[in-house]
Amino acid sequence: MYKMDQAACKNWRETPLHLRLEKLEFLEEDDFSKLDALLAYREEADPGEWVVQEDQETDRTYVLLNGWMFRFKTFEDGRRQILNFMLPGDIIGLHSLMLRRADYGAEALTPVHMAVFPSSDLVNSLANAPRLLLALSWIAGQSERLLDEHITRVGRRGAVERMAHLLVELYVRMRRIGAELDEARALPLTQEIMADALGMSHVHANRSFRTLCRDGSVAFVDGRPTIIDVIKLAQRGNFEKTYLEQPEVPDDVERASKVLPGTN
Amino acid sequence: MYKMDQAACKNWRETPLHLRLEKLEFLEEDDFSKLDALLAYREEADPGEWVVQEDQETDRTYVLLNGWMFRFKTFEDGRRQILNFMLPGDIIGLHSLMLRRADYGAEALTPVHMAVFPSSDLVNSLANAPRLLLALSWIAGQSERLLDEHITRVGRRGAVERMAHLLVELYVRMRRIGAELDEARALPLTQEIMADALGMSHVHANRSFRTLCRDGSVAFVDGRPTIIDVIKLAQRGNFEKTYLEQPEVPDDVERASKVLPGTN
DNA sequence: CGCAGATTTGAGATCTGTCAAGGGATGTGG
DNA sequence: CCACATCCCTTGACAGATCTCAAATCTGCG
Repeated sequence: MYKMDQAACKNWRETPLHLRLEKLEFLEEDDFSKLDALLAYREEADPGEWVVQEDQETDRTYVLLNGWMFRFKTFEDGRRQILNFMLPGDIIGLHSLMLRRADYGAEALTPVHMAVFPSSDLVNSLANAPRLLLALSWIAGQSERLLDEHITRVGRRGAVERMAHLLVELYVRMRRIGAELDEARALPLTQEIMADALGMSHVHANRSFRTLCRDGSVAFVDGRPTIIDVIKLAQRGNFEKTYLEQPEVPDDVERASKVLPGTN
Repeated sequence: MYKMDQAACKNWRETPLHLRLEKLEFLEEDDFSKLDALLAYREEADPGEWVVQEDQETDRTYVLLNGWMFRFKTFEDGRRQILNFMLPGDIIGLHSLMLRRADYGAEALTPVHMAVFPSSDLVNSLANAPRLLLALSWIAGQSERLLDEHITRVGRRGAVERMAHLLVELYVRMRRIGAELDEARALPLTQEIMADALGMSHVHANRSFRTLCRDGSVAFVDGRPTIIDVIKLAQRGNFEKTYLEQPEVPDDVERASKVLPGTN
């Protein structure tokens, strides 16, 4: 799903973001055409490339079409904390809409394709597409939940549990956007990346990962951390099924949204 | 500032949220009157009272007018992680707009006054007040930055540094919403609350706090953790000045916002 | 006074970080 | 093809940080 070639997603409505938004029944044809206008311009980046510089002033919003990225913060002394992973269909810098400085960096983890537009464009589209903005706030709400969970993971889970929990989350998110089993199981992560995400040293990340390997829930395949037994991994990580279930849109919101004015 | 009595803030535009939004120059009289309509209904809660139940289905949005609250997650085995602290002017459940279930709880830390409205009301108001929605997304962006910082704090800072950093953040946020020095210095926290926020045991929270006491940067006054020397505390916490500076609204967004349609 | 909740301290067990070294895969240039 | 560099994974040993358990102290309150 997220592997579609560039040509395919450049030409029509096949981006993961589209697929995600199609679940919102109140969106109309008109909203999608406005979205298309926003997503017209595309950029690419290679692994390790910085898309957003830390502390850089920016007014750009990115929609990840293909590949993985992550947001992070670094300290002067070299410490780094990864804030979250961005998968196809995720949006970076929605809030940069109103905040001039990005106090985080964003880096490509794999080769990526992105749609890019200046935040002020969003403001303009927004004027006559309130339903679209609602849809974007839905996306934003989902990623804020992920931040909540990440705080809990880093703050209150032991090292092995923490790693298991993260891997399951990534697996579930990949599956949710339509990735095949094999794609969702083989994660494009190094142990150092996992360590920086989980707030531990890379040495300890290795020990934790090896523990999971001995349990038979994960393994290294072709140089990638790979999930072998999701059930076992989820148990090891105390992963709650309810978390990350496809969020539904409440009926009243659905109803209220349908009467929002369109273009005309 | 956040100590205003209920009568005062019930009758006119003196809530911390109003004061915060007044900094957005593109908002017009009309937007504020729509906001007033949303904020008409008020509720109160006592310390320890749960305002949002974990995993409860909810369609309500809260605007904190007065006092402190926090959001949290708990585990079956009793572990608890505090996700963030809400100060006057903060909004709880903006994203519950589109997500039915709250996967966190929210609890009053002091006696609180809140404005409450059903999320669907927001959708309705939003239809003809795009500027107001922009303003709310500005608020949402700010609190998302706080989550980022909290992840970094919990993931990559040592115990003493972590505590110092949190205390300075709370102090700065209080000052930013207009609290007097004495109000901002005396924090309504117990050591157990700090421990749960910082992802450490309450025993270790005590040891870390005592260390800060010996440094002369904090003390216990009238049963409250109290900041004695902010400068020293900020140094101990590697607190960066740039972080939490009053975010400005980019010029182009400001310009684009001004031409958004008003009521009629 | 006596209770409940919060802080404080000590001691030992456990977890995690740091330092150091080695191995394996991949890619490049000679 | 080899030598070499680089990047990542792996392991051991030890130091340091943090947790748990347990008990003592303090404080506000009825």
